[in-house]
Amino acid sequence: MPENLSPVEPEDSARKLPKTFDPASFEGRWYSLWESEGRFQPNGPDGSPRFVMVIPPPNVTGKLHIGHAYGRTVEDILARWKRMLGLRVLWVPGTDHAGIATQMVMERQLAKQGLDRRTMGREKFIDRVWDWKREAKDTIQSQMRKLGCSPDWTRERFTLDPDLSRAVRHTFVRLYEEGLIYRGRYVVNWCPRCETAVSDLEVVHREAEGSLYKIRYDVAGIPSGAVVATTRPETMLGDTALAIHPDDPKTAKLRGRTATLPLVGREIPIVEDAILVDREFGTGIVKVTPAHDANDFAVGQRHDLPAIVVIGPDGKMTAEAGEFADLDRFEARKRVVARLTEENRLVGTEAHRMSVGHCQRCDTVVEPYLSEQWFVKIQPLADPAIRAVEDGTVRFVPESWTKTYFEWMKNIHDWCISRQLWWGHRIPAFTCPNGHLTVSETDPPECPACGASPLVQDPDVLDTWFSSQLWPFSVFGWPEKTKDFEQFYPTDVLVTGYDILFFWVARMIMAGLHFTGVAPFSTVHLHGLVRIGGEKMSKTKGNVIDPLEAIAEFGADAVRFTLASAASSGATVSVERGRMSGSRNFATKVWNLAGFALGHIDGSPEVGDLASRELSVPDRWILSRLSGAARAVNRHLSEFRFDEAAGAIYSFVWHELCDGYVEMVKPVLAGREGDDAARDTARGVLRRCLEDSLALLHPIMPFITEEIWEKTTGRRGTLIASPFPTGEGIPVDADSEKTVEAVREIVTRVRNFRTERGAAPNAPVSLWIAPDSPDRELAASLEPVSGLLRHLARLEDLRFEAPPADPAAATRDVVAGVAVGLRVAVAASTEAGEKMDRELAALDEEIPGLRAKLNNPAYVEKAPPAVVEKTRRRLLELEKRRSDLSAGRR
RNA sequence: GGGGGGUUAGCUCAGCGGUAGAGCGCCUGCUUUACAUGCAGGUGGUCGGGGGUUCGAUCCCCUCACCCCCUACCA
Repeated sequence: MPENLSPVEPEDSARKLPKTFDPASFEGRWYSLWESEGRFQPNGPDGSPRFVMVIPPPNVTGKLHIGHAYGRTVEDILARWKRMLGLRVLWVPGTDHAGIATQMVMERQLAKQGLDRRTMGREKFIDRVWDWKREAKDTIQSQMRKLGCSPDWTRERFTLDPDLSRAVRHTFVRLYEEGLIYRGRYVVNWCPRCETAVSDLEVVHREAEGSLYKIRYDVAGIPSGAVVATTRPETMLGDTALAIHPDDPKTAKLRGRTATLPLVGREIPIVEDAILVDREFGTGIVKVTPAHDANDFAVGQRHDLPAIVVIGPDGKMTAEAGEFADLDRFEARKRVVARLTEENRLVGTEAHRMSVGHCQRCDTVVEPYLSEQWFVKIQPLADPAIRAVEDGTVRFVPESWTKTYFEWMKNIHDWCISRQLWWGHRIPAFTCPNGHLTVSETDPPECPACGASPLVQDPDVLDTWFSSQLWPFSVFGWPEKTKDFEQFYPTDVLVTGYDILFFWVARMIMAGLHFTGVAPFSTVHLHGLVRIGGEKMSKTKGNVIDPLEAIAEFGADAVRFTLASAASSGATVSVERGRMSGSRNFATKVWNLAGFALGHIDGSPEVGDLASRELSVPDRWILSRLSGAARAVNRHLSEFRFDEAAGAIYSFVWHELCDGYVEMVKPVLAGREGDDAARDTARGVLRRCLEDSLALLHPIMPFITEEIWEKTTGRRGTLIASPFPTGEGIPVDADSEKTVEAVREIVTRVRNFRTERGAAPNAPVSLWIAPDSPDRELAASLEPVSGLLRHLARLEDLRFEAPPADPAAATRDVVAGVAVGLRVAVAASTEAGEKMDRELAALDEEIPGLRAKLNNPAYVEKAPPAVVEKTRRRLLELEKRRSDLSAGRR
């Protein structure tokens, strides 16, 4: 007998589910088992259909927050789902060295111990960071394990691993040789606290109230001089020109003259520049500081102006700043303004709001700074990446990000990739004593140009994102032609937050296309950012949710379910504690359902193929609903709608299986109703529903489902590798669905009826179902399920005949197209009377509207017939209800 | 300056051309033998304001208001 058909052993006490649901008691056990059995590694033969993802490698700066947990949960749901669908799944885990971020964290740590990296030296410092990195990596790994993530840990990677570093050097050299990497002196974004250059993307702009200072410069021969406007008066010390618009009559008299720089006394030319100068702004005269403003730098290039650096890399004024030397730049601003005032050169000051750039990492105001840096010429890389999205090679989900992507890609600027940091990939550029520059994959022993040695390597490191952009292929050992690269590249889906669309996703597309010739993935799922109760998480607000704490309190499955339910297509993912407990309750519900089901199905005979058995209406109904749920879950997962998928399985399990089917078949299972065959069938259906529900739920709630699976199937740890229900092969039965829905509505009506009458929940009620109902067929279909109605509604009497006409004998109503009569041995209370009056009033409002609608020829002609028919029926029901109600109210 | 998103029940959010939904909260019942982390029922919404298109709009178009995000070299 094949294993999967063997009857369940009744005497096995391990099949009993503990009374209380305690996730902590089994989560770790299952994880270890899965991992030790290699469940996370790609299964199946080489070349079989596969599904590959790489993790967005978290920074080794600390531990994961709930936002990471969200993204990883989404990935794990996909991985587990695809695995159960029979694909050869590989999910590659790993971490990112995160140059600037990690170095900053490390420096802070050292500062607490009174240490400084400069006094330590580069090597020692880096050793310390490696220690830190190992710790952080372990923390991250253990967090992901707790969460139940199923990446292939045997393939874990780190961006500074030797082979990934080789990929970095390889690509740097290749781009350099292709002329796509160049070195030069330009004005870049500089963080004076981190003392490094940063890219445009690493600058966060914020609006701030500033001042616009108007300063008068003397101009020989022009008594009124030249008044310039600036928000940064301290930079005037580095002015090497004034600029005017060539076509501006207002400033024409300044043409060809020179001005005297106040406080400094330097004579500077007045140049004409149509690009820089906006005639409408300020005075139409602009001070030009080539060393401290990117625009001014360009003017300097155009007009061959010198660049004088007056603010140093540490944010303090340089010796060039004369009397202001060594002052902090903001202090210098005040002092310059004070001195200008003294010298009567400050013509005016006005409030001016402006956008100020801050360092993404440390929030220090970024300084435009002239320095030698390495850049990637980006346009040649961007063009193919734009095309790949245009032609659908790469698809964004949600699709709306496509436009954002194009917007940025089409206005992209060269990328400054050098960082004056220690933690990262050192730039593979070497200079010989004679000044020859060599860029090389391996450290050259001597200068290839002149043979001189020793060569000195560029002290700078690369922007972290330079290595991250290679991640989807460097993790597979590229540029070596490894087996993994052949088998698993390109990947299928990339899941990440939209906040790194430009930082990472766009650059991966560019790099992937350029270096490997193919896009690194076909689908990018950009998800929203987690917010707690509508607010951004922040430690100061104290609304941070620690994933581990949440797991300890609610269980990993509940946390995962909450995150999946919170997913939406929007830009924010709102997570609340209330949701967590709701999910925990759901897990408990599943647990208790399983406990109940086990009590009935355990030891029951194998029922075999359900299709061959005589199924009751409830059986057919729940199987049909199961089929619908399975289809819905698959559809939603394929559309990355994890909220919808979670909702579909939730409402099926709770509201249909538990509240519906289980309640319907209790008498059958207990042997109070039906024969043994019916009972066995119900057991089989219950088993099928439970097991399929576990499977459907497994990608979202892996632990509890595996735990219960073992008890119901007797197979240990196999749910993870079991087929995912697709709904195919389970009969869909619209008639049974309709009948049961009607039963449920009528049952609700009976319960309401008791409440209306102020009767006890078990007060005897008589129910009439009129054969002559608006939906006669449906009414007739209720007769075979009369037992169901009696049981669920706790009826004293049920007749399939027209209810008595006398309102005192029965209250009449139409429910789901079925005309019913109700009677309870309790007189209508005043409360009930009031309620009826309210309903009557509501009917009086709705009925005329429906009549008007149907009397409108345009409506009847143009609306779809089904809609019109629905309206007609509705009107009929309401009118009937109204007449019965008013009869009841005398 | 450009671009995008949002405004739906007390809260957090789904829905998006045919009579408004979920979870949580709140109210009322309930020892209905899986589950009080439960069961049953209920309360609660001029779907931001104003126009338009349509037989019909929360959903499409225009406009206004208020939020949010991204992007940008305007001194």
